[in-house]
Amino acid sequence: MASRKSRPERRQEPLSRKRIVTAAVELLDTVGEGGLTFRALAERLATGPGAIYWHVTGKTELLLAAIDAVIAPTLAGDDTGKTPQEAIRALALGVFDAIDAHPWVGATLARLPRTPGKSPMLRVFERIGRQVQALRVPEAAQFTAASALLSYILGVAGQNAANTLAARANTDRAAFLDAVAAAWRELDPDQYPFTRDVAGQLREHDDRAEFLAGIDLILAGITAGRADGRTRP
Amino acid sequence: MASRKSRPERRQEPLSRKRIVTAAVELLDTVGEGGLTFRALAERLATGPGAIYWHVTGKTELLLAAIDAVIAPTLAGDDTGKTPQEAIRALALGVFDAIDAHPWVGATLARLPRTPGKSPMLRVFERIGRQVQALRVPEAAQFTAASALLSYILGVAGQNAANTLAARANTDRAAFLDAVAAAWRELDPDQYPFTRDVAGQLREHDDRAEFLAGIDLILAGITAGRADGRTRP
DNA sequence: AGGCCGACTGGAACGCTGTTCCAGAAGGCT
DNA sequence: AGCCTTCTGGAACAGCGTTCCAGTCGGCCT
Repeated sequence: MASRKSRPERRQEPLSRKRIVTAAVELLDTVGEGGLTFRALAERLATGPGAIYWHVTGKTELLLAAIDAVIAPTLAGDDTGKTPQEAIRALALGVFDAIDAHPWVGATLARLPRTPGKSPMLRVFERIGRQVQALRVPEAAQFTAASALLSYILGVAGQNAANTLAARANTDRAAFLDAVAAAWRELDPDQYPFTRDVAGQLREHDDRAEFLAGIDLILAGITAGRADGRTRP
Repeated sequence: MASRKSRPERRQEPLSRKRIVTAAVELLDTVGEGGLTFRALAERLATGPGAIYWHVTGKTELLLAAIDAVIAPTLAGDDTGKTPQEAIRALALGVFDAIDAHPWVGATLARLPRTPGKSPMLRVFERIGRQVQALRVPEAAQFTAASALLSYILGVAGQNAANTLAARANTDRAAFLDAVAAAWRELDPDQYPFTRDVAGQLREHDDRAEFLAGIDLILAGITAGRADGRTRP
């Protein structure tokens, strides 16, 4: 056995960048953003903190890699046979769900230093942009349209992730929404008339549907503006 | 003098919550998000870290208060005499500019735990909502419309803040944009055709105008949906 | 076969953080 | 005068990201 190239295996399973990133994602998912610690990671991998630095330059790169690993499946989808609107909706929902399933992505994306070309979101931007082109948006407005969509997606997903984290702190999501609605209803009627009015809608609202409605709003605005260049005077 | 109520003044200027928050904002503005340290704050206030905790429960509350202090001026504006669209645009621009001038707000908002009724953005939400009502949006859609607008505002402002920080790391903003555009143009033509196409627009694009265009997009979507359910064919 | 050398490991240590603790100073009240 | 609440600020603690380095291991060269 061990023909010419026996398994290197100086341990059951050698440390590798992939194994580290996988463990990091698991850690982030189970104990949250603050739970990712080089010491906790080292313990989970049965090694010391120093060994990790051989494969990864630091925490920033590790977080970027973790985000990439979590977003990547979304980008594997196929757009052929869909209208641009459908493709954008599907892509947006994919990102939304990914961030909802891994709430730490939202907060981390906002905090991380942006290296020019290396943002994990560049691939998402590209995919959105192609569909914007397919929508026959004038060239000069393409950047604006794609940026607006991406910013909206990241904004809502981030907001939603923060709420998910807050709700997770409480035991129940429904109970959490009830608590917020109750808090809203007890606001000063003079200062917060609108918020009090819509407190009821909060209780039974669907984050995903809300999100998609916003996407449709923007898509409507894009296509409306495409027709004649600007909105009503 | 010092009639009946002489100034307490057990030191030149007694420590107070307001003084602490002011110093915190200055620190955040000058040295960035990571520069706000209880020790640095204590040194700037000529005291020790322990004293700060008498006036402020912890770093989270301090950050929330700092955000509030920075956003508050924006909410002092008067909406009378404006159309709802104008009022929303002015409010959105105010928040955008505030976050642009204090980039740490963007990242901090995404990271902070949401206490149900106490988010610093609740007042912004309220102000937007009132204008949404003034736009005669159907009641059932008001929450959606206001949420979409707020999420977009926070999303773009957050993105923009991250870029501002990245650009600030480099010496020059123009040079930074050039670097990004150059990086985009060198991407794989098969994988990133759209991003390469719009790289040129990045160089001379105006973040504020871009942002406002997105607001108008959403407003167009909202009002288009209101009028008759769809735009002209 | 023997020796060497780069790849890789993991534990100790450094400087920093948020937070807690507590001895004590400072003024108002009885 | 004495107390008592409010407020101060320095010391101490646990934990963080990161660096350092003595050591181990496998494969290659002679």
